[in-house]
Amino acid sequence: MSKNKKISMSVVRRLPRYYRFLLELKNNGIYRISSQALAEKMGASASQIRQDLNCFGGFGQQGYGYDVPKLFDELSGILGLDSRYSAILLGAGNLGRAILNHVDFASRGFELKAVFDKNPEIIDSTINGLTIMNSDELYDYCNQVKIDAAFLCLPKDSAEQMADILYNCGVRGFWNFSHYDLSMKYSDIVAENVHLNDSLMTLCCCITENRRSENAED
Amino acid sequence: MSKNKKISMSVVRRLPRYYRFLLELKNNGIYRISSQALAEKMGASASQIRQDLNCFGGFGQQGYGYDVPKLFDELSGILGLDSRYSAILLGAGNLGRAILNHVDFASRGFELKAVFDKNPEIIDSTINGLTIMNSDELYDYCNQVKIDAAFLCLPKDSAEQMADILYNCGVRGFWNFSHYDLSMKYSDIVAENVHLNDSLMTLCCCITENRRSENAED
DNA sequence: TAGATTGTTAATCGATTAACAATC
DNA sequence: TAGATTGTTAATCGATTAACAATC
Repeated sequence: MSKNKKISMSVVRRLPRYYRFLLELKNNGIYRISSQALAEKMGASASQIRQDLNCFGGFGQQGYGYDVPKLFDELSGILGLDSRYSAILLGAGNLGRAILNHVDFASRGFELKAVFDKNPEIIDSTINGLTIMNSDELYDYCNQVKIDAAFLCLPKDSAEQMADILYNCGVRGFWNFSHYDLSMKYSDIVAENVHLNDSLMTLCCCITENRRSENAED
Repeated sequence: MSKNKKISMSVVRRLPRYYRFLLELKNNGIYRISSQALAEKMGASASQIRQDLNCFGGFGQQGYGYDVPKLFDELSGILGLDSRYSAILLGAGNLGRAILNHVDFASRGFELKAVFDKNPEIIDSTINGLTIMNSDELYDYCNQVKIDAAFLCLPKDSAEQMADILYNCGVRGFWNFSHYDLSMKYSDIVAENVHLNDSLMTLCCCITENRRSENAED
């Protein structure tokens, strides 16, 4: 079904947004859309949309446009959202809890199997139907249950320790909220990094630049 | 001090990482580094590092390298981390609370002035030393206090409503965790988007692609 | 058939890497 | 001075946009 060209990361990063817009169209009962119309809706170029969607094969029809439900399904398949990758979350602090409550794992292709923390005060307590396990049990657990992905919601040093255990147990997918650089040490993994502090710095940088250029105009 | 070329977003996104590595070097008492050595440490190319740092003027010295503390200070200045931009947080749910507890605003150039929510059960309760205010008071508040940035930790629909109020009150900086697309409507703002659900989808996509290419090899 | 719109190729733009003269 | 390493220009690579033939 899908072409065998490898998809560039620039394209991959745009896919979730396409997915969201197509879901909305579908929910609004719109069954057909042209690259031009979608481009206007999304603030992108029609050319880019056609290029992007063509990475996976010709889903459109000349003179007609794209079939929304069909395109949506294809996109789900490409993203792999119908998967049930087994996942564990490490670090049930503020961030971990927020992720746990805020993110819909199942609709993004993941099944959360367990939560680990090293804080004795919260070990054995329940969160979202899962009992928080002791981090010391991580190695044994991962050798029993095949885990596809780990969500690292812990500080840099702990992340480093835990990553080593996880990698040795065969875990190759990481959603990494720490500043520990997984890809520097492990080359055959997939790591998606979310650096909140960096993101806020970027905002600060942009605001600052904005101010400076405004002042320069005066 | 800084050159007046506008810095490309690709460069801006790398700055926080430079900042982190330089801080670490500084804390380890290393006062001098060459682009080559830094490149190895960071997994980048020496050429890129020299290009990036040169956007802001020549901080290095031929035959010597870069002075770490000096470069660190320059970078802080460029990022604007010495600013005290006034900020408010909207939405004190799980995500908002995690941000509140997990992110160090002050060291990223922001001063958190207030927190708003519309849930009567938590209004007037205290969080991190700030009393949660009623969202209905947002307009009045922002007309009294000049706010530089808003952190939107609320669902899409609420984000849309609140953004309108904020924009009308002159707020131009946004750290946006919702799926509401601020930049589509407002063009003279600075918006830094963090889409956790999209990020997880990207991970799912990469894992899926990985599997497929592994299977294809067999 | 004529109009619309894709798939795809070619042209442009921007970002990264390589090379090297300048200079500490 | 000689060696090292930057700042900067040139070459390459990749991503985006434009154009248009194919075709529904």
